[in-house]
Amino acid sequence: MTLHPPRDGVGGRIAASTDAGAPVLPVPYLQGRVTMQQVAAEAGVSISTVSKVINGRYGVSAETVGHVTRVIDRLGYEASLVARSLRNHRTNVIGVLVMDFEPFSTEVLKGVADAIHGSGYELIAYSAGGHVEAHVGWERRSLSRLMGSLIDGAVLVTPTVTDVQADGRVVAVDPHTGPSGLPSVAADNLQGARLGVEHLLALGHTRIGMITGRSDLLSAQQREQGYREALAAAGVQVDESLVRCGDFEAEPAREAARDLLARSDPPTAIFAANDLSALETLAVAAELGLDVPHDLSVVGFDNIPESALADPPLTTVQQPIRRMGEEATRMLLTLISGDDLARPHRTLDTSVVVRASAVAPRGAR
Amino acid sequence: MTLHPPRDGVGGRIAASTDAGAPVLPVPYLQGRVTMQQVAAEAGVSISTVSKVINGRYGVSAETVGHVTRVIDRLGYEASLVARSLRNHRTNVIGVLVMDFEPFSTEVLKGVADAIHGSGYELIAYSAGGHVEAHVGWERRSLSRLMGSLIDGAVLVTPTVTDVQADGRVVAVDPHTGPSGLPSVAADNLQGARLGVEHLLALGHTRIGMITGRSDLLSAQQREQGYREALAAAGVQVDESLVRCGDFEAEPAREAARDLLARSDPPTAIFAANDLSALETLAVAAELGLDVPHDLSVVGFDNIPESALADPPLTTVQQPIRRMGEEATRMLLTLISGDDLARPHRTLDTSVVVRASAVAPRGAR
DNA sequence: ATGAAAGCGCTAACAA
DNA sequence: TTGTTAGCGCTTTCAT
Repeated sequence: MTLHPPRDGVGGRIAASTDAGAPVLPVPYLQGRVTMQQVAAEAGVSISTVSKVINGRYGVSAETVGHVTRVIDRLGYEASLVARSLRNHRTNVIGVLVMDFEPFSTEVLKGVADAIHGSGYELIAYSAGGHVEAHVGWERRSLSRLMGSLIDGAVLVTPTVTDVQADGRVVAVDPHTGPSGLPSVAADNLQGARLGVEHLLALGHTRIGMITGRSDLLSAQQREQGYREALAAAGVQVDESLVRCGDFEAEPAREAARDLLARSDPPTAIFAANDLSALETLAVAAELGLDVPHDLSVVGFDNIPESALADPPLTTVQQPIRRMGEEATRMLLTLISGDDLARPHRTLDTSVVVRASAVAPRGAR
Repeated sequence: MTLHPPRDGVGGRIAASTDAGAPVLPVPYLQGRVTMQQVAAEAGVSISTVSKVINGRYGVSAETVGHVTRVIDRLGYEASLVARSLRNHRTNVIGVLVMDFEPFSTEVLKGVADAIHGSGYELIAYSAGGHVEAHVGWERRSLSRLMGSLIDGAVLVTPTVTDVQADGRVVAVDPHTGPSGLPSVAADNLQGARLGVEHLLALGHTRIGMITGRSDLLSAQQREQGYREALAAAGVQVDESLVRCGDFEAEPAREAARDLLARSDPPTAIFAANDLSALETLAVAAELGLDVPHDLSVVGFDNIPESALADPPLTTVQQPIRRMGEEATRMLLTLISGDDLARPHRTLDTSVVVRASAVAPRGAR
């Protein structure tokens, strides 16, 4: 492995005068790493002249511009983003900082990309690698590493910490601890949960259990509250023994489901705080010989792709993830342009995606 | 909202000798952009000492290490990725270069993320913005901008140009013009298309139309060839009027679909060169009042997440996109470690995912 | 119209 | 053990 392949006489050929008798050989492509230095040498001008040409600054003769431009094209030169960002404060690059590239964050990423089209910005998505050590505080760490040099602003996806204060050019999507200092975009978890439970109520269910999420996360709290509010609004008393914590994770969710379904008087429907829990509930029901949806109705939350593939396909509450990315980006661009945000905290509507896992309870008309 | 929880007088306590009467105030947090310079000043040592501490170099007293470390923590300092990469040639960051963040590339991204977990690398995904001007040659441009400084190696997603020669630390995923100079990973498009069409033939269809992809791309050519081969193998004559170009894009695909379905003798099934075209076909069919799958069967290619959510869920040929990203990353890591690739061009198998958009044609037994 | 030189934040010789 | 210094590739005064 050669670190730097022989740059065969590029330096030699510039000799002539301008580029008179120069390029006979294909092109001194080199190892994909042409610097401004090399362009300058090849063109027989100074580095600063090349820089001026590239940035369209005044004070360069048309002739020189043409010549340098040709050399640039021939060499396939492109300014190093890194070197440039070290000098300039403006980079025209937006960053999307994620803990890891999984379904939720990549969906947000698509929304960001949508919103950025035509804005002239480039997009960089960064993940510290998803390794354990980086877990806590990844958002602050990533921000420190990139902000102010590589990127002009950042969209933070599902940050746990929102008290970072990075110059005001940061927007959080679905912050885990709820809107605080940072401008943020989130789905309306409260409304979503109400919608999900109302769907069940409308179907005729009254004994509706819930598998809740991680109690330290705002989204989980709101989803539980939505459940309670929907029941209350329908005049149904919440049976606390029907509320079990699933922590947004597979194993705890399975146990919660088992708890609920092994009772002598199981609920006729279960509302799960996320699709993952709902999917586990489906599995537990199957193990118990229960027929979903006829013996048990299940409604989830999130609408992850897997939900559509479940057996039966899961009825769930959909978050407009992609639109959340778009909206956050719009807010970010506003911030970057120096304007203030009219509404620093946006909440987007959710909706129920009706599939096959919830129907009227046995015996209902 | 506290910016940075008061770490009770740490600054005060170091005072003793080094930075005597200095920080009494909370902390000179500034605007989220702490530099090594500031850490050095705050700690009362030189910049290089701070650098040594951060990089664990020898020649710093345990006491100084402790002190500097504490200051770093207090200020929340994190080395700028940019400044560091300008100096070092090694950055421990892998780049995924894409034309745009759409379903295919984000799926590859997930695979890359999977493969990178635990490798100690960080991941940056970069898109020049998907704007038109950047269209041609985006891969070379992106490579020039990032390679050699920001990233140690790159995974190029669906590049059109593959004659880039960037030091050999580049792997292409699904190169549009087929395997050439660059190591590459691709799905077996020919086999996949045959599988998809054979599925339709097995269902009893014989009037099978096709919406083809961008004719300049190898994948599109192969998918069309697979379609033709499958029909030929089944003894079905290809009706050229049933083959329409959809360019792998929404609008052209819609038109192709309309063309095909508005005929007096429409095909009973359509094989689309990618899911996007298939999804558009579904939409057009719906507009035309056609019942998919009963009036028309549709089979796509790619199996992007959206396909499962379509109405009806799309039967499609699955490319192991995520695994392609994983494989490419494995190859890239091998290259970066200085080893040679045993097989520089990998082809991964495809398979048919049977969902609901294709059934036997009307009148078939 | 052009070039020399300083410096962005950092690391790595080299001095002290 | 510590600090000084020279760049990495680029942009930008400020001479020339």
